Amino acid sequence: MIDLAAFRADPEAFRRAWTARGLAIDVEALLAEDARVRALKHRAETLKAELNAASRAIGAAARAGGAALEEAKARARALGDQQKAADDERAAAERALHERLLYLPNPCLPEVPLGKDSADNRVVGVWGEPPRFAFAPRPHWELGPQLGIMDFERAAKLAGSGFATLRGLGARLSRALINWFIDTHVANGYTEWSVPHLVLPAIMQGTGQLPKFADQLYRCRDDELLLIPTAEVPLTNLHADEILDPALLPLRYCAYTPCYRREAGAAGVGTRGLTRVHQFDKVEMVWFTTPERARADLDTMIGHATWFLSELGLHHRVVQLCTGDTGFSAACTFDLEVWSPGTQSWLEVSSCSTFTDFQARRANIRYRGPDGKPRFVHTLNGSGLALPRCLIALVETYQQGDGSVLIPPVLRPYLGGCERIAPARQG
RNA sequence: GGACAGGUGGCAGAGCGGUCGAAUGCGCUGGUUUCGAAAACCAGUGUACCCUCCCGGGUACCGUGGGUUCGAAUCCCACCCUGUCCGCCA
Repeated sequence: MIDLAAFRADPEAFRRAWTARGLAIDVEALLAEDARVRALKHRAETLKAELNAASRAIGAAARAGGAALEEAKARARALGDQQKAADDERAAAERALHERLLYLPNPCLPEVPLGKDSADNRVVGVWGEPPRFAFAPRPHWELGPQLGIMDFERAAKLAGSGFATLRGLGARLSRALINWFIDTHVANGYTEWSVPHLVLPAIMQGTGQLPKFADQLYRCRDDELLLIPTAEVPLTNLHADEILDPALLPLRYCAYTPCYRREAGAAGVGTRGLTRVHQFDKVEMVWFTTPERARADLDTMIGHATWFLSELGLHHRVVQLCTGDTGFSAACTFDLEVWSPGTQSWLEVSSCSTFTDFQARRANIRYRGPDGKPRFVHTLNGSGLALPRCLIALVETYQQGDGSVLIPPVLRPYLGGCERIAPARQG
């Protein structure tokens, strides 16, 4: 949620920011609506003050015992009707404005490159080189089933299209990565959480998934609960409606959760195998920090995420998203992309963003500033990392001519020393 | 799921329908005292929005939402949450 006072002070800055995102927001109408709400509020509150005074007078008169008591009550009643009407009008206008604000995206930071879509994103760093093969590298959706570590057909039997199963060393490899990620985060000072995978609508609103992106969420038919699309949602909202002790900042949290996404409208595009599925595992990092250090903290977080890819020896790059490609709640986003030799393309395995105070306003997450007054925190989050695409890159990068796949040395301790995945007898 | 009990300020804990944003205690902050500390004493100590040049003023918030009333922390209804017991269950 944007800061209405800031908007009022410099509406043109917001207009520019929204234009950069490719949105034409009627700034004048918004200003007018804001002014109207405040006028209605003032009127309702003034009437309420009069009514309160009248009521107090009646209380005093009743104790004193006066003849004019009934007349005073009648006057108060009339005033009350008037006040009630004014207050209803005020409430309706406030609700409408608030609802409208929920649909306005976060302005991007000035450093974010202007652009329309992903074609305008800026590559800011590349690590390594694409692996070379003495044979034609195959995609994971061929390698996986052949090695007996992925099974897409049976997943479709269970849940329809867009799901995957991992089998044997595939499942174990995924679990090894999760453990390695979390162990590393904890060593880096993150606190690990285990959180609900089902949350209330208000929680989804706090991080910005609702109300605008309801069609991307799985919902329960008989309960007011939604499946999380990322651990960002429960982790960030852990501190909703709280005032944090500044001595604790920055708070660094991480969690492993499955992520559930309907992917409405994404059918057909890069959806083979594990590339884009309705349910996938992810380890997520979430920071609560101060406005002053948020941007620097984002770089630190990106460093934490890229470190894994380097350790795994996977060719990867860092991309700064342009204004048109930056997500609704984010102010600045860097994607980490890993190279898929099997498809000769980049796969996003992490997205690290600062949300400035946008989520903090929605979720009401504050801390005590130097003056002792509550201020909104800045929230950051990033994948660290998303599992399926790491598996894709690992399998495709380390595939051998004989169809086996080598395990990078860093992961071997998490796999009981296993160095290689060879085709296994399947049942 | 059923039966009880309860949800009040950072915590504990009062609160006859009117002067309650709310007693009291603790905690916290500042001060006095002290060589210093403790103790004691004094003062202060919620959040949000609105009006105002300042001083200051107004409104709202006692789980949430409705209702009754001139007036609700106090009465009524619904819901949510917590605790205890029962049932069911990994």
